[in-house]
Amino acid sequence: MEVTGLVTMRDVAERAGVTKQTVSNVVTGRVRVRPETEAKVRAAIEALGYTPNLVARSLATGATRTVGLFVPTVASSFYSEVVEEVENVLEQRGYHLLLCTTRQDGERARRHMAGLSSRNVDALLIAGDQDLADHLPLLADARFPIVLCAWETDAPVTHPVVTIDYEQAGYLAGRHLRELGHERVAVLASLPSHQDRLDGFRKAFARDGIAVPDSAVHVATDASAVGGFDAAVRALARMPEVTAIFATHDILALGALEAARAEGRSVPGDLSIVGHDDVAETRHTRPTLTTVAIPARDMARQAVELLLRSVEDERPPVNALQLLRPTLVVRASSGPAR
Amino acid sequence: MEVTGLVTMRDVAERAGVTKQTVSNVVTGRVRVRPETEAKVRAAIEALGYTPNLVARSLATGATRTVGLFVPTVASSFYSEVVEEVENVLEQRGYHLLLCTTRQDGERARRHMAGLSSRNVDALLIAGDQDLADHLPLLADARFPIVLCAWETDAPVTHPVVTIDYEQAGYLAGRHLRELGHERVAVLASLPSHQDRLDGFRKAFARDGIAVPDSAVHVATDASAVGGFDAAVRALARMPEVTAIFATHDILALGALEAARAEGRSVPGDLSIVGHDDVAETRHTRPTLTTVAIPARDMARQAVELLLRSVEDERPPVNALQLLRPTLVVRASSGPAR
DNA sequence: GTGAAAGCGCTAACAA
DNA sequence: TTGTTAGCGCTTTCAC
Repeated sequence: MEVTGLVTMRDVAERAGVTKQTVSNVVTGRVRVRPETEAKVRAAIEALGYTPNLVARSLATGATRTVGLFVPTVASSFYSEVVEEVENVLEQRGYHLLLCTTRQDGERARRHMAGLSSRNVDALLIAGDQDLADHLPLLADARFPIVLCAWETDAPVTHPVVTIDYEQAGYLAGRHLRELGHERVAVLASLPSHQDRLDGFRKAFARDGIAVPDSAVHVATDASAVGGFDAAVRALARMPEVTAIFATHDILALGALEAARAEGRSVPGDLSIVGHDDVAETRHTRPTLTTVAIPARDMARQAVELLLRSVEDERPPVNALQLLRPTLVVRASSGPAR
Repeated sequence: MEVTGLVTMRDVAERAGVTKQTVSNVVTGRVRVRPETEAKVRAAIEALGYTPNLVARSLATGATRTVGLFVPTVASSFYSEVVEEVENVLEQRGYHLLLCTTRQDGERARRHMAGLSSRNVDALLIAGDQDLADHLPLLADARFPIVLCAWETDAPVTHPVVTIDYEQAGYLAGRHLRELGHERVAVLASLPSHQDRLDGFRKAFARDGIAVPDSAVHVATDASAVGGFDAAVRALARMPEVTAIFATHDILALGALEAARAEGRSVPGDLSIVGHDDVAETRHTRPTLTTVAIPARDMARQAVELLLRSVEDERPPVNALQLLRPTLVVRASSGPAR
């Protein structure tokens, strides 16, 4: 049992007294080999510690068994779940993951894209529309299948998209508050990215003939707890009679919770607060946060599997829009309207 | 400007009326080429939309410009920062990132390791000792440089290690509590992984002749807020006179905060709580959490740069242990002992 | 079932 | 400076 390394198929062939080709047949298992020949070859492989060189194989076959994944960031519970789930599926099916984070930098995204196609990835999964939307045309005639996921705004029709029904998410939040009897509500939103969530929320109120006017929608200048705090303070100042707040992201809701405390409003007694995303923090706030959970892992799994099916069938993926359904998680921050 | 794809160096050479080699010289820029020849070649490249095939280049050169990264998970603020920082440096230096999450699964880690060496990565960075420690001997004679980081227990001497001075982290927490006059303290710990943090904590007390007995150390059965809650309840029951708690991880501290509330102890009035890691949640708790911040990004950057230097100099990395210094972040959960 | 030859697209060494 | 030859390690095609 020698050290791994420079041992090549040729070495194995010589030692086993056969041809490179026969070794290849044994290794890939694509062609039937006589048992005794196979035994000899396997013995030689074992003895020399042979490992196939995947780079050479890729050059010969044109396939790299590598999938590229674009995400805006990995430091968010949503995208980190996406990455993990993608990697789960890939690992299980024998593929490797080439990770590219785009970091709100379109130029960086473009560079990465060029790199990936030179590197002959077998497939590409693009999660998140933030940074890559503009560069999508570059991929118009890529030689490998591409699937988009976690696409929130204007899903392009050029590629299959597996994403969340964000409008439904907003609708669930709105319906929940309506069922609790809330009429005067405010929304803290990151716009334009969360427009669909807002639309869905409004739809739930519109069904009962209640409008959520633009004056009740407060844009968070900053997608952080501070941004949520500021927006909530503005909202409460503008409409003191508000009984509920929907934040289009949990982080904003965290800020809203702080704002309620600062303004001396009890939650949910005076004010109900509903978030979106179900990030880990929602379980540690006081009170715990009612929110809309989005099936990030399911979405990721659907997307990779679509992609790999396409790779293995050697035909483009079915070009469809697939919307995963979010669910409402009722915790302690929402209650009946006063 | 034709579509990207099957255009090869040969095509460019023919169109430019030169040899493949000349095209190669232009593309790589390693050899001087006469300006007018270069212009012709560049024109042909542009016209045909040629992109070099990196797989072929790798086979010829033996280098893939790809670095493998092992992390236990990506869904933690610590490791997601590591991943992002590693990717930052790699992107900037023209390398790609092959990400492997080990997920507490030694067998999975082993499979990944085999895959990576077949794939001829140029270097390997292993972050986190949880799953891979046992398999390290497999890498004893890898053909590429390896650096370990975020290694908490028993850093092996076989490879360079860039990690955090965890003992110092515990020491900082302990010294802080001592300076506030605390004498009777409890520790909530994930053991054995956080042994160093505990040792450092004890050292700070030992300096003043105060022992932190084993009976004051409560192992969290579960590395979660619930685990921290349970451990804190046990700690307070066992030693009601305790005035401070050190949790070896912020998540445990979150649970301790809940426990204090449940037991009717005010923080920091009756009880000071200090965490470790400075995760995002610490800024949203009530009160905000005093904790020890870990320079995850600095650590990651040091580690990759060490690795890439080794790749580029074509010699093994300097085998040293590098300990990054944590810092204390004083917030609202710690105060003078009663 | 196994062997021989050719080629994947590129770079490295040398020659011109 | 540029062209020629060889070869990276593997798979594919086609004889045998």
